[in-house]
This record gives sequence, C-alpha cells and structure tokens, in this order.
Amino acid sequence: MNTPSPVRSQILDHAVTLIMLRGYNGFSYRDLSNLVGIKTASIHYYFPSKDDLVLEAVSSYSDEVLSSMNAIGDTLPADAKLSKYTKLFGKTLGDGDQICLCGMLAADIESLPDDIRQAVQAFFKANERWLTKVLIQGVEEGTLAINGKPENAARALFAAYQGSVLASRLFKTKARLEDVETTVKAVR
Amino acid sequence: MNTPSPVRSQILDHAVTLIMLRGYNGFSYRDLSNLVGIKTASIHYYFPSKDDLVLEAVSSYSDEVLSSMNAIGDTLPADAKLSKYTKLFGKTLGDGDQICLCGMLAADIESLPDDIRQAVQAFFKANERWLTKVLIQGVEEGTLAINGKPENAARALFAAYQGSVLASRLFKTKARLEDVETTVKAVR
DNA sequence: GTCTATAAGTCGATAGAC
DNA sequence: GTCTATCGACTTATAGAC
Repeated sequence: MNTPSPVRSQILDHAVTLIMLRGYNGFSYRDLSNLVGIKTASIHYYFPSKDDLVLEAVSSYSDEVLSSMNAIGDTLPADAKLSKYTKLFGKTLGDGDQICLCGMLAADIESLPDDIRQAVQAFFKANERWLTKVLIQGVEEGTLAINGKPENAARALFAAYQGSVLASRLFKTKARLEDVETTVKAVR
Repeated sequence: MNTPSPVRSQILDHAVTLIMLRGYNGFSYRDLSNLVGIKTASIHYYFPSKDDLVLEAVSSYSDEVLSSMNAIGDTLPADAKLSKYTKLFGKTLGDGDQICLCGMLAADIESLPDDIRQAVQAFFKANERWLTKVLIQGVEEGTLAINGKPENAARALFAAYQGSVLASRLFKTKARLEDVETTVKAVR
C-alpha cells in the first residue's frame, strides 16, 4: 500500500470541483495549474490526457458518494434513509454553485469517450439500485408510497434528484431537493 | 413584417441543435460554419458575439416548446394533457442524442451571463406553472395524485422530466420518460 | 452580406533539460 | 517530478475588400 502523491490528490480534488462547477468542456489544465500551483506540463505527468483525468475524477467522486450512501446503513427505517439521502444530495451543491459530477458529465456525454460513459452509467445504476431497495422497504413499512414497479419509481426519483440540484443552482436556492423527497412520502 | 433572413434562421436552428447535443462550451462558430456553409466571420454579421447567439437560441427554443405546450389546450382531461406533455419531452431527444436546451444550459450556467440565466429561469418557471395547473386539475378529476402543495409537486415533476431525458440519452433508451408520468398517476 | 486576412488568446499535449 | 520551450490546432472576434 504505497502512499498516493499529495500533488496528484490535489489535482484530482480540484478537477472534481471544477467539473461540478463548469463541466468537461468548461475547465482546462490551466485552471488546475493555477489552483494547484504547478505548470500544466507537470499535470500531464500524473494524467497524460484530459480523459484520463476525468475518468479518475468520476471514480474518485463515485467512490466517495457511494460510500456515504452505503454508510447510511441497513438498520434505519426507509423514510429516515431517504432523508439522509436527500441531505447527501444537498451537500453536492457546495456553496450553491455545483451539481452532481455524474449529472454534469451526463450532460456532456456526447463529448466523452465510451469508458467515461460507462463509469457515469455505473454511478446512475448504483443510486437507482439503492433507491429501489429503500422504496421497497418504505412501502412495506407504510412510510413511502409509489406507483408501479419499485425499479421504475426509483429511476424517476433519481432523475428528480438530478434535475432538482440543477434547478436549485439555477435559481440559487436550496429548497428544491425537499420537494423531491415529499413526492414519495406516504400520507398518514 | 419583414421576412427574416433564411441564413440567419439556419444558423439559429443549427445552434439550437448543437447546444442540445454538446452544450455551450461544446460547440463553436466553426461547427456552425461547416453546417451552414458560410465562413465564421459571416456568422458574426448576424450574431456579433456567441452570447448573443445563445440568448436568441434560448428564445427560439423556448417559443417553440412553450407554444407546443400551450397548444395542448384547456379542454382535455388532466391525465391526457400530461401524456401529451411527456411526448413533447420525448421529442426533444431527437435521434436519442439531444436533451432539453434549457436543461443543458442550466448545467452550463456558471459559464453564462446573467441575461441567459434569466431566460433559462423563465423557461423553467413557465413549465412549472403549466404543470401546477395540470396537477390541480388532475387531483380534482381524481386521475392524478400528489403529496403536498401542487407548486412543489410540479417543481419535483419538472425536475424529474429534466433528469429523465438526461438518463434516457446516457443509457440510449427512450423508456425512462414514462416512469416519470407514472409517478403522479392516481391508482384506481 | 460574404469574403480574406489576421489578430490575440487558449487548448491539450510533447520533448528534453534539470 | 517539475520545469521551459514549443508545437499545431482551435477559439472568438475584428478590419477591410468586394
């Protein structure tokens, strides 16, 4: 287990932030150069091509978000799990100017190679799979209510979260994510 | 009523398509030059700056979509209106490689001037307002079911549509939009 | 209106010195 | 590992001839 280069980590972290801010075509090695404090040529030492960098950014972001998601744990009631998930999505907003990295790259997908598309798809699928299980649990417990199959409801729900962070940033308000959660809450 | 320049219209139409495909930072005057068959310098005659072009692209797209939306008419039952709205959103996908122009620009919003942000906001608001009325009507008629205020449900619903076209393109399938419609259908 | 020519800058990427 | 230097291509935009 060799210690990862701190410079490499800095580049990757700033790349993640920049993608969430401006997207694939909206940031450059020069931006990273200014943020990290090394020349653009040095960045190529760690990440030969921009696509290499972006692919690793997806992995890094995905690992972090999915582990937070899985850290919510199995023991909680479904509605409590969903509340934590909503908060998790709220964190991606940062200072209010960022959206989900994979949502952003989904918008940029026609400019990206296939391996990145697959990595973004994997992130979507993992979220949808997790939400499916929560919805099933919530229906059993009587705290959540859906129409149709849980798989389909989970897809629509995840899409709503993605669209909601987009709208939250557009209107510079944080409130919109809760509207999504309300959608699947059972009336008592 | 002076006839608008056909060349100008061509530029604008291709700009709309390119934005829906690759976003603000993903297309250039050169792309338009190749598509329309005139030099990039000539495009500047019609649209002095790229932001001028994009702002007009939003207006053009918005006018077309909103008029189609309003053409659905007042006399239909709410669930029928919503089905037509879903189909309308399905059309934006085109050959399967495009998303809503305003959803795309919402992703690119941190690269854009304020007047474009306001135009994109206006498109979001118009859709949310229309969906709010449909949801109210559907609840009255007993064909649609929502939680909480219609305004909030409409925001979540529109976000779900936006996220759904994103996911539809990402996974190269058209089926995901119907999952969203199912979300608000009343069980009978 | 459309062109040529050009400006002034950015882009990702590579070679090679240190 | 990080640098300087450089490449070739691309970007938006303007000036001025036709």
